[in-house]
Amino acid sequence: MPELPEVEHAARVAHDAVHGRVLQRIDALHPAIARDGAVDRAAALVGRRVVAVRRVAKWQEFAFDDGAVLVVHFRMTGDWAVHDDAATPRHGRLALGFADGRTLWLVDPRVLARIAYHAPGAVRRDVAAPDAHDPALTPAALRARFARRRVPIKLALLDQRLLAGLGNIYAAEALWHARIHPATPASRLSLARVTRLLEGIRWALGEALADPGRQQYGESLDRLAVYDREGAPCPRCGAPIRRIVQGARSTYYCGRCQRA
DNA sequence: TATGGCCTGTGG
DNA sequence: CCACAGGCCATA
Repeated sequence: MPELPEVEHAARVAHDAVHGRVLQRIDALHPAIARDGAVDRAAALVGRRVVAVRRVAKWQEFAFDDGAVLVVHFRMTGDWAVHDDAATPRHGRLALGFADGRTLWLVDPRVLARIAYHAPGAVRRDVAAPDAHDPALTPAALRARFARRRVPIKLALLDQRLLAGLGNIYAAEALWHARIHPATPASRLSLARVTRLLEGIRWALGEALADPGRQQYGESLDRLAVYDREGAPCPRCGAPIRRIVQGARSTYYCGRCQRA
């Protein structure tokens, strides 16, 4: 449940479910989620109260009343399930148990999700790039971030150090909207094209932010212009959508209206 | 800057 | 059986 709009929604779900509650247990249900030791370290959170859950880029940060922070990244298939009984959901990987029997489950079929624990007062130097849809991010600022980047623009859009929030779906959708070929070197985009791209990014994310419940993993991919639509007609010009591979991942685009 | 790896599941 | 999956990281 990976791109920014879905993470935004998930952080709200988590906040509503557990803020103000005291953590009673944190348990890993699969060795992969505990592999790096963060779950063990996070045991220090037991007995602490959750002040708030907020989204930072594609991370979700649980702020506790002693200043400690639990960070969760869903990667590809993570999601939350809120239970008020003892049931363990299918693919439940991490249990955050609270008073009154409420459990916030990290459900993650592929177990690619990661967590991190930051002790109270820990110095953090992980600086998030601006949100892709942040109104303060101007075309000129974005173009400056693309400068000296000779990678294809599609890959630059996925680079969370440049801007935060786009994933494989919305990167393709944004490029389609802006009529930019995905293989164009990022550094070669004119200011006019970056301006169009930023509009495309906000169009792609805006549609999703307005409809936050959708795109649970494996669910509706309809209403998308190009993603997963190889061979289907471009909604704008009718030419067949093409699929190429960039960075070992599929890119979908219209060969007619997205010029090289 | 490219590649493989992480994991499990699904669909062809 | 194989290819592929909404992400990211470690490694050459």
